[in-house]
Amino acid sequence: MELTNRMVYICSMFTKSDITRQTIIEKSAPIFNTKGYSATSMSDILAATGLTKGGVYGNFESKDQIAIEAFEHSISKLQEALRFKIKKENTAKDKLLAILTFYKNYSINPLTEGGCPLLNTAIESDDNLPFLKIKAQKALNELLAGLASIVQKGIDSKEFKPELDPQKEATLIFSIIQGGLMMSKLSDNPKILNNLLENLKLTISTQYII
Amino acid sequence: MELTNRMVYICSMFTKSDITRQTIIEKSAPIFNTKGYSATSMSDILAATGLTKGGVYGNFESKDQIAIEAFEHSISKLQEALRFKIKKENTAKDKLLAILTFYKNYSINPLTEGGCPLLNTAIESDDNLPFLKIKAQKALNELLAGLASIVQKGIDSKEFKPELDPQKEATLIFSIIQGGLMMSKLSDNPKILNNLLENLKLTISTQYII
DNA sequence: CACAAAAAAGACCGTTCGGTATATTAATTT
DNA sequence: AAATTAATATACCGAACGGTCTTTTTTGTG
Repeated sequence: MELTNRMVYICSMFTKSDITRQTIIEKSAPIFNTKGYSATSMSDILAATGLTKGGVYGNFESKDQIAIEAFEHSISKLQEALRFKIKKENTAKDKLLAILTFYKNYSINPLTEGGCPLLNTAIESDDNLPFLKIKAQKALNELLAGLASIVQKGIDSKEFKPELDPQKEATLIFSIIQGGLMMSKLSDNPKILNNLLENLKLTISTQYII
Repeated sequence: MELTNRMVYICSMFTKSDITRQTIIEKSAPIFNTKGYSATSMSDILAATGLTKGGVYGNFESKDQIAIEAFEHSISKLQEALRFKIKKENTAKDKLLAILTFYKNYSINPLTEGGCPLLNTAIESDDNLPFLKIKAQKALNELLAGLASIVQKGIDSKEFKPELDPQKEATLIFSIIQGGLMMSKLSDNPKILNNLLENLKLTISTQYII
């Protein structure tokens, strides 16, 4: 019996359409993240995927839907990379330091071309693109919750001072990372962010620990 | 002798064209700051100013040029407002606290509609709009230098600890403000930024002071 | 191999884009 | 008041926009 493409798709639980969809998402994600939603045109996506309008609109109902799924793809990559780094460490302190190390040189070497998808999408969407804003809100909440849970874990394990407010520290750490990222990217100077990260590491090592 | 419009313009050192130019800048600045450069169309500007293409293109060579001057207008407003707050205080500590107070509720009550023009423009321009990026770079350098000079002043006057690194503290303060602004704006929750500002005030009052 | 279904290609749609060229109006000078 | 200049209005341009529709190709099935 001959081996058809369909069999391969079924074997891998993906149809051809699923694979095309995924290609569109993966190829368009860095474009949206670099140029932004408004400046990214369907023709950019056609060029990046090598598809024509039929191929794209056969799998997505609109540019908006592609942008949503491209953002979710970029964010998922970020979250998974962070989880991977966190999982490898045992103490709360080491987990936090691993997160900060993850962001080292992020302005010149981001996970997705164009920088931090949350930062980019938050700024572009907050006034005018509600369908993207709600996705960015969700991502922010999850990232902050992840940070806070590590701090809480450190408190619970008597590693960190009990008077620390996990949510407060999470927002502090994240604001410094995001603000530093913006400044480093704008200045073409990774040191701005890197110095902030080093400061943060020092703060954690000296202020958080009991 | 009759009083002509020209006389009024000359008396005030402005030609009619100068006034139209200024109107275009002032009306378009909040649009660019809210929607972004790419999502702002010339027809948006025509609608906001009540002019037609002749009136606009007779005074500006391109949309880019309007965007540049609109950004510079928004930034100048910000810088002047900050200078005004700073000037009223005498000590370095009070100057820093005044800056932080200035940003209180900024996410819901910004000086220019749409939020912080530096943050917005930095994120949109850094990969694709070099003509705006260089303006944002300049603004960032000036704002950081202003913050650093206050810290330096505090050191020089024996108000702050001499081991403080002014540039480092300036980037730290600014990253927290900008990162906090992003989070508050995205979450529609001014408290995120406000809490960060309060933390910063406490840090300055307890860690900076000799 | 024939047929059916899925997927992609490509022509086409109305609208809007930034920008230009010319006509018209308003203001100033002589 | 006539002539000149400055300023704005308006019609128009080609290109690009997001999206639709029909045709063609690819793929899977009996």
